[in-house]
Amino acid sequence: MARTTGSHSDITGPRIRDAALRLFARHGYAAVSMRQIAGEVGVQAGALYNYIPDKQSLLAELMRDHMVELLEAVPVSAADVPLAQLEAFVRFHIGFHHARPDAVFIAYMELRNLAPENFAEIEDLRGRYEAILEQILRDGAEAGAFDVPDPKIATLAVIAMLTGVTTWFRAGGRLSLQDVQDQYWDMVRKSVSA
Amino acid sequence: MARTTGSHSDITGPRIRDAALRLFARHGYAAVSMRQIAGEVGVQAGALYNYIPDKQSLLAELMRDHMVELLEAVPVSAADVPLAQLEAFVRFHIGFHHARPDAVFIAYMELRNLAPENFAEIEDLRGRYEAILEQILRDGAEAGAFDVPDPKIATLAVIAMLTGVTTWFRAGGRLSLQDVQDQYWDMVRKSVSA
DNA sequence: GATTTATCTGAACGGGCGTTCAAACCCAAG
DNA sequence: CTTGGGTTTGAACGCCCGTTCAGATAAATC
Repeated sequence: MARTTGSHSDITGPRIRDAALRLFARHGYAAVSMRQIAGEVGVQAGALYNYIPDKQSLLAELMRDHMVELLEAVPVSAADVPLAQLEAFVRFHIGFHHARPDAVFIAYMELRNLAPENFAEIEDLRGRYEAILEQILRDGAEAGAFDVPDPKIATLAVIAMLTGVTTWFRAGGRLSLQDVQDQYWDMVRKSVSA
Repeated sequence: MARTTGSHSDITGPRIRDAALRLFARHGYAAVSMRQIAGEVGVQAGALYNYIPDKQSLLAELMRDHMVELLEAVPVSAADVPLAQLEAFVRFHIGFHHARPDAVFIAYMELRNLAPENFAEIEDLRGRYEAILEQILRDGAEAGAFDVPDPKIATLAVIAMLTGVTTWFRAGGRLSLQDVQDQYWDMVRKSVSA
């Protein structure tokens, strides 16, 4: 068995995913060709197929990895009161998404380019993430800490608001990430308060 | 001069825009071919070029029309107090966007597929719309009616939250448009309140 | 009924697409 | 130094792309 240690595969594989992530985010899945991705990696198009079955699977893998990472990183501390849980969620969401603008962009924009079975899988993962916030709001509402007539709507409203940050916020500008987190937390806190 | 009254052009033209709007929203600009659009209209691809210079101009026109319509319809009543202006804006935004899900989808997702000069134009229109909300928030903050440390951020937060409605709300479901407007207005009002 | 002209067809253009695959390459192992 | 297999090339496949345009079509005017 030759070429196990000095193999390029553990280098080329990640580089393909990196290039695809950046290009898909910048130009959109449908507008990016396999030859463009290969060009970024410094390889011919045919070589990509040693690492991925096809273009569709590449997109699905990028989105799945992002969603799984998101679900593994989201803080769930049932010990805290709902208000503290909500604050942690808000600050986490902004911070996590800010660190991965390309993946966020793809995860929200390329859903329509997923084959049905991949779409269902990604939607399931997204649903699980939203369920975490919804549970926090529901707990807080039952405890009387929040005034939220419909936790499902409030969940979607809060997530839409928070995710919007990635469309305009860039580090090094007028505001720090901390500033943004502070102000969004303030707005969210008030919007669900009794 | 023949073929002026019975001409097809006043029928085919709008049908091309309708078909393109629907297809671009459903599959994305890059994934839709001119032949698909022509097929929906019931015409050959070449005939499209009697009505549009090229595919890019078609996209730009759809987005421009939507933004212009939005700017013409947004209520600006300087006579009202900021709180009433804000309520009118929130209800208008949800209602207007709900009535045009395809146009909204395109206006937010296809910016990256615009040629630079078209992009600049659309961004300018969007900026004018955001400026209207920002002014309301600024006025309210100065008058002491709102507690909004940074009106620019608050503007983006509110618009992101409101626009999110179009991604999930469909008439005939559990909630009426009125219900949604009521709950969103409640959240927005609280989020900017002192 | 002849004319005019807006509208549309249908074929063609050059080019890029996703994907496949035999052959070449290169390097660790023996 | 030979071998074997992981990795890459480069050409090819059939197909679809946006756009153009000469010619056919059809309806309003004279």
